[in-house]
Amino acid sequence: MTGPVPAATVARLPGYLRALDELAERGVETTSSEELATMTGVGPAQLRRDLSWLGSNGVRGVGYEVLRLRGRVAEALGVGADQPVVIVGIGHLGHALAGYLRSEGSTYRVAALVDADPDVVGTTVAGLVVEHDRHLAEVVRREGAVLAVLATPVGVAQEVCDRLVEAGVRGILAFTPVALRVPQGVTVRSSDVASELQILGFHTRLPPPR
Amino acid sequence: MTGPVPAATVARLPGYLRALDELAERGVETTSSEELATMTGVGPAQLRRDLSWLGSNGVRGVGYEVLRLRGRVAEALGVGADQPVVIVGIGHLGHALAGYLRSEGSTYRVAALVDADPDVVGTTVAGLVVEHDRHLAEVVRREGAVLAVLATPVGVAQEVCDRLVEAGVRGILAFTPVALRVPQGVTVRSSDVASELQILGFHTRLPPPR
DNA sequence: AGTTGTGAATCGATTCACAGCC
DNA sequence: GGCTGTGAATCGATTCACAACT
Repeated sequence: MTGPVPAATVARLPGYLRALDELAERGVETTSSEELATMTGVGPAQLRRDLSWLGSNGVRGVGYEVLRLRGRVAEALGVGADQPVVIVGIGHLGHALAGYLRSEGSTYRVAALVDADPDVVGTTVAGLVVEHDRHLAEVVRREGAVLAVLATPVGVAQEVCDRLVEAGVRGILAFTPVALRVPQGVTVRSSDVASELQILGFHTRLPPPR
Repeated sequence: MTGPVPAATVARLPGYLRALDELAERGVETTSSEELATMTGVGPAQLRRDLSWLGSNGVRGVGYEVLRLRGRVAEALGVGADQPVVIVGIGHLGHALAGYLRSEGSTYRVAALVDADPDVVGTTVAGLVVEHDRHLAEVVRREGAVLAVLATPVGVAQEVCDRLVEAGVRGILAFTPVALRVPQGVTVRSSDVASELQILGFHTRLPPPR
């Protein structure tokens, strides 16, 4: 039932949203837990349990109405609400992310790009002029940024993180291998390529156990 | 005890490895579950339970010897074993990842870069000449690539994934929002910026519940 | 005295299986 | 007849708390 949605469920919602978008695009009006489950690679029971946290969205004996369900999932994720994003650290990675998040189809509004390197500040990246790190707090407040993408070198990550939080950011996506400390009420997700490869490396250490 | 290491534990090992590297660099010879736990943001009990899956690595009443423990964790993750990586899709993101994984300090050997765009094929990126997608299988076999990074457009991700697996890749890190289907024995981890922002968006939908 | 390693307890997430509804 | 929503059962992961050991 509707209530505190489990973290594991939240992590799967974006996958459901994408599957629903694809169905909508194909003009499909009604779907089933079976179909959605195979599209997203989870079990049908899990899918039904996940959706039930968002309330009752289907019709017994019939299935789910694609557009209605899409709306519920999007609403839960805050997709459509305006949540401006600031990207800090415009190296190769920050550059790539800026381009990706400003390409057509992206539902996020990248409000500003920030970097500390004087050679980068003032250049135009993905249609935005890079601003100086010195003005970070000011930029966050000016744009009302709620989310931030952190793509700085590891050494300054915690410090930048602190300033983002201080300026009012409530969610941070960090591309660093270090655990960032944040106060209650702020959410951090970290994703680091090297760490991910190490996790894969664990499974590929040995020849297939078949 | 030593045995089938839980997936949740494996996902934390890279963090422990990094913390141990930092201690080693600072010349610290001995540490405790308390210290490692605060460095990595987990609880001391969890840290001890995690490490116990790799065997008995500490000394009661004393703590853990940094270098010895580092060795055990690195070994478990296959760090140090030569696991060549192929990067497929040399757009902005693939370019950034190639640079990152070939920078000093990286323990991974990027063996080849592959793309389908004739304007990109033949160019030099991060010191490597980009090869044509047509030769993907050949490149994987030639280099003995065990791991692959998938940074192609969504539309071709599953197809490229199939060919990577067919050619012998055993672990795939995919930067796409779709669930990739792979046979038993192959591991996939997916990380997509838009999905991550949506997950953060869930938590920031509402004003702080303080 | 101090810290690990681990049984036992707890908490959370997944799966089963079916009652409830169209 | 068919598919959802959900109690009950299962499985897995975290935390507690202490015995084992230096």
